[in-house]
Amino acid sequence: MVTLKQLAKELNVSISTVSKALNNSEEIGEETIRRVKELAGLYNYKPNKVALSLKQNKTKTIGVIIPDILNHFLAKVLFGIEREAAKYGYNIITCISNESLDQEKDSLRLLANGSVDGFILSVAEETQVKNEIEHFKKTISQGLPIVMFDRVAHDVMCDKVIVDDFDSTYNATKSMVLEKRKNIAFITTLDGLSVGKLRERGYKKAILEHNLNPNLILKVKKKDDHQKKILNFLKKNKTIDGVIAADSSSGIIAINAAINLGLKVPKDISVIGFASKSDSYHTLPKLTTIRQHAKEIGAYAAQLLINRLQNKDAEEDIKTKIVKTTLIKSNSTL
Amino acid sequence: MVTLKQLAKELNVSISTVSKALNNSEEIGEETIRRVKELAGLYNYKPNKVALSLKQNKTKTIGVIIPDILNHFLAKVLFGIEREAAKYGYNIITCISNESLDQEKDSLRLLANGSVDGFILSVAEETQVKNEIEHFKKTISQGLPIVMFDRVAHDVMCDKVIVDDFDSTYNATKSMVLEKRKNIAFITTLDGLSVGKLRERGYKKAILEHNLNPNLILKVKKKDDHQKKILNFLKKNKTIDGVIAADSSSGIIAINAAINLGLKVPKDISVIGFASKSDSYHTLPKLTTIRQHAKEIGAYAAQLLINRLQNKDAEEDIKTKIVKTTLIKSNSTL
DNA sequence: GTGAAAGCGCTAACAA
DNA sequence: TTGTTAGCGCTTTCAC
Repeated sequence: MVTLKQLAKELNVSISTVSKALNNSEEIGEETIRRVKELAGLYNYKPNKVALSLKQNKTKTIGVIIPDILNHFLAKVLFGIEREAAKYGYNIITCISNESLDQEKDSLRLLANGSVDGFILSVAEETQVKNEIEHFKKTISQGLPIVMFDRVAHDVMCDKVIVDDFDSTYNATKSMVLEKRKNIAFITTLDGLSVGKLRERGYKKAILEHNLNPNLILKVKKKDDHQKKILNFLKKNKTIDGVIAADSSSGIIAINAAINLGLKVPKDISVIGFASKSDSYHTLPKLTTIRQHAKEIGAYAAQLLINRLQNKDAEEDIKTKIVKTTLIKSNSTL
Repeated sequence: MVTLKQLAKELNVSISTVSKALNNSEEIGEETIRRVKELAGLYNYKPNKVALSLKQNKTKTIGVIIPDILNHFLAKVLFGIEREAAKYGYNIITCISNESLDQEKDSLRLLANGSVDGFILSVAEETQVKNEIEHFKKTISQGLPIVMFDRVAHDVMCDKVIVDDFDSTYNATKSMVLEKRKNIAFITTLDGLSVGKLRERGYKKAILEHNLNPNLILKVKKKDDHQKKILNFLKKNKTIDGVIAADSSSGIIAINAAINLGLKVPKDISVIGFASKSDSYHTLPKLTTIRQHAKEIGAYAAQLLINRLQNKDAEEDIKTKIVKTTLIKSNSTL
């Protein structure tokens, strides 16, 4: 990489002249600017990002810490963050906490050394279970703003972007009630998470309001054979005529399991699941899905953070943005 | 963030003394080291990464450019890269090219300003179609090494990590021949990609060797209704008794479509697809999969790059690592 | 209109 | 054993 110094030497001018010329300073003569820019173009000069960061004490880089990159929703949020950040000239450093509190702490600590200007993160499962928030508070007190999305720690004062989890399942369940379903089950792999609990509560509320069977909840653990669990669950509870799935895999598996058991979907049993469009193609009939608008969530999170970074003096109040889900009817419901 | 300067002032010693003490220099007295470390601990001192990068002319950061973060395979490779890089103290800046040549160029250009020490990337579809490689060569000539994985540009001199695509489908097809399948189809969404073509060739070779019907190839485009295409294909070609899918979605959809058409899997029709373990749970029976060992691919790529970064003088020959796939038999084949 | 110099935070060669 | 100084690449204030 060519530096200002080298350009200056070759042009027989000072470093500062070159710097000013490249920045179109009024101070510099037209002819000089022309000469400088020509040579800079020739050598494909680009200001060294690191030097700039040191000088300006900001890196134009955002640290993103996500629990699991293989989770389609989280990957899509990451995509949304990257897209939005790029618009404003920000780069993304990605760390994966693997749902581990220690890894989350490490990532936060490692990047809080001037590597990034702020963080966007979704809280690791272990962190939520243990309800630890000190590492977040510490980071913020060091002057590094955090924006949390989806799985948030409510007791941390920071901007947040969340989904209306409770309402989503409440409404989805009610839509099944309208189909005259009497035994609507709830399947989740997210029992340890705040969002999982909210989704369960939304479902339960609708069930109670309509005096339906409240004992049709299946909680699947990471280690379980997901497919076998759901198959057995449907076998043992032959009355089930509707399934609300708190995650995409459970919805897909539920449909395929039902078909495997000789049930007609949606005639005998309806299924709704949190999932993306591409997931919905994984079943036949296609899955009716609760869309979380992951990309938009990422974009909002990026906007909130960048906004805060660029108004550091303003110190605005913290904001919580709720991104409403959309129920996209497909062929797994009536 | 507290700096050496502040610590030095408070301790009434020079900046370099503090620096040396923190680095356990032999030059510094034990007592001084103790005092310095105590205060540093108290203030939670961390050396400023940006200053270090500037000083040492390396960032310990790797630029990763992937075409699509929603692709499970690519996301898993990213995971592998991140894990391996973290072991060596490297961070990952992620850019998503969205299969676009311009975005790929942009990312390369933007990060080649001192932001990263090198790149790991998988070539965008548009880049492969247009067969552009100048931007890669230029980056390498600027002293930034590149490691390519999966979709590589063979004419670029750089380290590569690839999958034995040809052999995978050749062997998978032969395994179906052993099942006495007579009309084995090939379904792909990857027609524009080098890996897609290799997979098709491997399939074709096996088909020709056994004098089987070579006209059972279905190419699905991004915009097509994936499910409808495959359903129609199976309807029109009732003789099909085996499917090799070049991507995970096609495999999943093929199984569900076959079941929907009243076929028994694997009795009437076998299906094999490139997919990960979690994908294989999306069908019932579970999909027999060609595993690409995405995480290992990522880890190798990271190793190759870091190795090159740390032996810059050595200038070793370029390497191409082939990661062999594994055929994991499940219940969608006999 | 151009240049010298300071400084961002750090390391390291050299001086004391 | 400790301190001084230079320098990484850049911007910017202040002289000239």
